[in-house]
Amino acid sequence: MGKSVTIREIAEECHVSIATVSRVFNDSGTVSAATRQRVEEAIARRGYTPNALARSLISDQTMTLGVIAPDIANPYFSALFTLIEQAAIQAGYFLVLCNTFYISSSYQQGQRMARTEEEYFEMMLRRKVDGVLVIGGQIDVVEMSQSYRAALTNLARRMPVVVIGRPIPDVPCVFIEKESGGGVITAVNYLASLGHRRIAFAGGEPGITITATRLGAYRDALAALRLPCDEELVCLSDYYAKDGYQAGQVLLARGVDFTAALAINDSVALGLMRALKDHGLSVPQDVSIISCDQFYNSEYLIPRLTGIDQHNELLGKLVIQALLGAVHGTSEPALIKCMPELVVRESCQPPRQAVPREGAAMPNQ
Amino acid sequence: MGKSVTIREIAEECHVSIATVSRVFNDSGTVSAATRQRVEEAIARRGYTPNALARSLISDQTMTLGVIAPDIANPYFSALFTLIEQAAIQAGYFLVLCNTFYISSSYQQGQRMARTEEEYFEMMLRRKVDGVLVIGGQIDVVEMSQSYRAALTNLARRMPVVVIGRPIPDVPCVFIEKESGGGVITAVNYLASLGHRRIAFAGGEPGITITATRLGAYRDALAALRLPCDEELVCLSDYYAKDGYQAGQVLLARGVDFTAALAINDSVALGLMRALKDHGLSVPQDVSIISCDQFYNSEYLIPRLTGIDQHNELLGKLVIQALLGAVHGTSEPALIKCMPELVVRESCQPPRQAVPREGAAMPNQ
DNA sequence: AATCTTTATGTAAAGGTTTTCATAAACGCA
DNA sequence: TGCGTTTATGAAAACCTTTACATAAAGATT
Repeated sequence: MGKSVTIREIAEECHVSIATVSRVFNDSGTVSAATRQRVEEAIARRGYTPNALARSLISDQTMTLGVIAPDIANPYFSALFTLIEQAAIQAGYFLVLCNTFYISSSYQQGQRMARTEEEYFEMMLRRKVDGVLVIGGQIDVVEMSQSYRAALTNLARRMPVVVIGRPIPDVPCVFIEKESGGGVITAVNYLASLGHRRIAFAGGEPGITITATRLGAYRDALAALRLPCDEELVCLSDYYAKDGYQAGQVLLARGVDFTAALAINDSVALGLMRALKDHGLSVPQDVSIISCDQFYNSEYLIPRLTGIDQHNELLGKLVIQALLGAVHGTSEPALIKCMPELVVRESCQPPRQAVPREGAAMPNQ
Repeated sequence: MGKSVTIREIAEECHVSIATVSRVFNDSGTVSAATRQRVEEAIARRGYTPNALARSLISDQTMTLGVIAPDIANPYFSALFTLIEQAAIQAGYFLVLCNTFYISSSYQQGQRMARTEEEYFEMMLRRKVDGVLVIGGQIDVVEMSQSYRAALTNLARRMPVVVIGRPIPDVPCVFIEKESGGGVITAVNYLASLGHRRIAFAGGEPGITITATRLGAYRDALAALRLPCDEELVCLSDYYAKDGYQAGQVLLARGVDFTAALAINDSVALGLMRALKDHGLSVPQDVSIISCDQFYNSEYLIPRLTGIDQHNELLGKLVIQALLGAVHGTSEPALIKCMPELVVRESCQPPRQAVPREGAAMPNQ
């Protein structure tokens, strides 16, 4: 496009030096009333607006933060992002959003849709962003690659970095960890207290910490209750509705006689419920469902979905605080944990076997 | 954070000029093998990475595009954004995402959460982004303010701008318009063909073009079919599940005897179905539902939601093409239209009155 | 009237890079 | 040996702004 108006042009037009124009625009230093007016008029007339690149070059800050996330189309991430953006904007920062599509089946299938996190780190460095937020992704891969670890360490040495995910020792970031296990244990105990004995687990990717943690907690809880924990009760895949649907089909095809199931998140729960319905089963009459990570519209689904609230609002606030703190140098590398909570709605009830009355007599359904 | 390594430091360390280092890094010009190796080692050892700000200052391009949208947490926008981001990244561009929260009840309620579009325009100008994409927002306000119009014109004169929304005459942007009316007419005709005569309309904000267009098409279609078009059949509010829920409550409280309803989008449809359920009504046995803008998981809901597909995938591709084209100077201000299509699933069936058989005999439910 | 202060403005450096132009050395060829 | 050509490298300008410092004029103080 056409070259834009520079401070020099305004200066020439007003027969003053560029320093004077700068003083007028930034209201710094002293300028006589007459000169000020002349310059202000020229600025308005020509539509002068300062070049942020030149400013950043001098001030050494870009008022920009990088956010690297697996997939913003995932409602969990988009809700979190919105929260963060609001706070960032209010603090005067802009956000550059980078999707890695790391946690998604398309990535697994080898379709390379975006850049890797390492590549994004390099770009953040070049662009001199004031700080970086990394949400999940490779950090949550159980067998994390050494090159990723090195890249993250390098980044964190050069600029403030906040990570939402599994903490890695000796990497100088602020780590924010979602404590998922506790919520899952609560959920399993709740299902057991309703009388369920065979509880399935659906969705999530093997090899990802979040899934591994939740799956581990599920097994621990079952073991503590002396309930069966067969491998055939577990079906992992990914994090979307289609994956829940597929998991449901697989579990049913296996002929597993579960009366309750944990879904890794709301989307998976949705797909799972759909698969059950297609198989002639009703929730919660035939099968009870709990989502391990509620983030959206759970209370409007039919039936209203019982789930674990990971307190994402709080998480969002912690993230912002940590990130802005790190940028301003007021927060140190640290580990912050968020505690989840079970929200009971309508998608669970005692199993038929344990309860003599018929499904037709059930309330609300 | 600590100052980063500059080209000058590498140059000094290798006893060469900065020009030589630049030549090595960018593989331009001629450099002797010995020097090249020495410099490359120093670059690797010190972890030199060029300052993109300085580069942009010279090259007059930032490889950054601005995206201004109402609310990325809305699945419609996040899906679109993901599409656009993939293409942008592949073309080497980064995206700065700005939420205005313009279309959202929180904005209406006067809570100022973000910047206005005008403010974002100014920021885009200052940051010298290579192009801007504006999705909806004030452009879709029926009574658009003059100051907004002026700001958009100013922006479009200075950099490439693509707008998804209502085209405004004499503003030099590429406008991409979603043709919503046609889909709504198809939907109404479909409901009428099933035998519905009293069809409600739920959700959307009054004063917004998308809502106005769809509402207008709804009224036109009803009029053409000589069906009733009472005001009490219409309940607007906003675009989220809570709004659909509320609209449902209002319609039911009014005692309106509708047998079918159009929801402005999937989220509203979800809330509306929940409200009906809470009132003891089933979809589709008692009320048929169609979403005017399907974007997510419609096929997993219970019942599977019939809706109008606005072909957002195609839209995304058009947007990317237009934006990159505008940035590279290969596309002119223009008007592009997308045609919608009705996708029939399970949420509609003939009304009880028109069909003698009982709800219990209905298939699939 | 001489000196000190304040006010207004300009000059120039700095920020990090790319790129054009200039220079110098090495090389090929008659 | 001398001249033209290629190869390797450096110097300096340009991009746009902010800011420290310098300068000059005007005003205040003795």
